[in-house]
This record gives sequence, structure tokens and C-alpha cells, in this order.
Amino acid sequence: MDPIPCCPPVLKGGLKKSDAAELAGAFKALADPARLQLLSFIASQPDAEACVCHVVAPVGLSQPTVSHHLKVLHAAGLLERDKRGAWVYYRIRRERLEALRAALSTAGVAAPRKAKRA
Amino acid sequence: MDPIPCCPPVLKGGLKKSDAAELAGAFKALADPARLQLLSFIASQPDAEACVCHVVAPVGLSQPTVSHHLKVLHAAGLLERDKRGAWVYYRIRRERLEALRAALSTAGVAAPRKAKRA
DNA sequence: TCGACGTATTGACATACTTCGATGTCTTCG
DNA sequence: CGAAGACATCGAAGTATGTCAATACGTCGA
Repeated sequence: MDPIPCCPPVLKGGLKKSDAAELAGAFKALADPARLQLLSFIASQPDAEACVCHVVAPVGLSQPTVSHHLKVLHAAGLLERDKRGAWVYYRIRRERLEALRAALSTAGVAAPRKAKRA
Repeated sequence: MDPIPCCPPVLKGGLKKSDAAELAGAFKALADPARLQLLSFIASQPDAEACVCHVVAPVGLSQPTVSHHLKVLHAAGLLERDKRGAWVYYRIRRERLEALRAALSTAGVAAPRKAKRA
């Protein structure tokens, strides 16, 4: 169920439909203010992890809604789930974030026409 | 109407609600397979730009739909619009992509607890 | 065992999104 | 000027998404 933590080809030429869907799914997880706030908050905690009970108040949403968003982030591979007794901790998955970052690289992209060529 | 081409604070501690909304909007533009394919295709063209008439066929969607997606990407600051006579060219905005990339940086994020501290 | 607490799931509702066909606008060419 | 072509906009249909209240599930302490 865990999606590939690696980096599908992105801003290069032929982006396959399946890869596009994969990537779009990942970005869809980031395309919500509440989820970004969750990531931000968790990333700022001691071990880049936080208990659910600690993140509900900061985002100002109901507990079920927060649980839903955490599930989405987990499904996207952006968070790791760690159950400790009655509590559940979610931890940032840096590799996954870095993979998305890499997917957005404009390294091979042509510069926006500097000098007029021949 | 052009959103800030710069990089709002991201995976650090206090992500303000307005910044979260800004970023979420940008990622929402990337959260669609068709739009990723459009970016990919345009980025692979000579000057990282392409005429609308050249991108409709590759993505396999109707012309109005493609026009809509290009508008979304333009509104998100990811594409530049350049009208040349009867044709319209869209060009990749590398800075914007790099800004989003920077927003995803996990530089300051604590490592997932390696050695047990004191 | 029972009750309290933390978390997840369900069901429902409103909103937003993707997509298309039809149509409008603007530019170019005959 | 009139027709053809390139894009954009509009309106509609189907689907997905965010949110909550209610409820179910699991764990711990008494």
C-alpha cells in the first residue's frame, strides 16, 4: 500500500500517464492548507514527530477531520505511523519529501531564451 | 493577480494560515495528471515554451479542457503567457518551480531519532 | 470488568474540480 | 469584407473533496 518512496521522472520530456498520476496523487496530498499546517507543525517537533492529541488544537479542526488529513498524508507516504499504547505518533518522512523536491527540479529545462540564436 | 514568485516559509515551525493557503494553492495546480503532463511537455520543448496548438494532441484532452488547465497553471505562476499573432505560447517559469522546491526543503527538520539522546 | 480516554470510521452535506460541447472573440488570409 | 483558424469562455454533468457530528474501536487504569 505504501507508494514508491522514490522519484518518478518529472519535468523531463515524456512523462508517462501512470507517472503523472502517481505524482499528481502526491501533490494532491500537499494541496490543502490544513495538511501543510500539519506537516509544518510535526516537522517542528523534537523528533519531527507528534502525537495526534498534540496536533488537533493547533490546526483548529475537529479531531475526525485531523485524523482524516493524517490518513491522507500517510497514504501519500509523507508521514510514518507509529502506535504507542493508546497514542499514535506521526513522523515526517524526509525521503519522500526530498523525492518530490527532486521531481520538481528544473535542472534540464532550457533557459527562457537568452541570446537570439542563429 | 500574479502570486508572489517567492518562497513562503514551509516545513518550518509556525506556518501561518495565509502562507499555508498560498502554498496549498500552488500545489493544487500541480495536483493533476494532465497539468503535470503539460508542464512536462512544455519543459521539453526548445525554449521551454510551446504553442497551445502543439500541446492539445499530446495530452489527449479537448482543446477547451487544455485551455483551462493552462489557465490554472498560469494563475499559479507556473507558466508565462505570450501571445504571438494568432498563437499563444506558454513558457515554464523556473523561478516559481524552484520556489516551490525550496518550500519543500527538509533542511531544518530533525532527523528521525538516530541515537538515543541523554 | 468497567469506565474513561485517544483515535479511526461512517454517513451526510456543501463545495470544488475535471471534463466536454457549444459558442464567443480575435487574428489572419483570400 | 468574409471565411477560416486559434484560443478562451460559458454552461452543464459527473465525480471528488473537506468538514462535521455520531459512533465504533482499542487501550489503559481503577
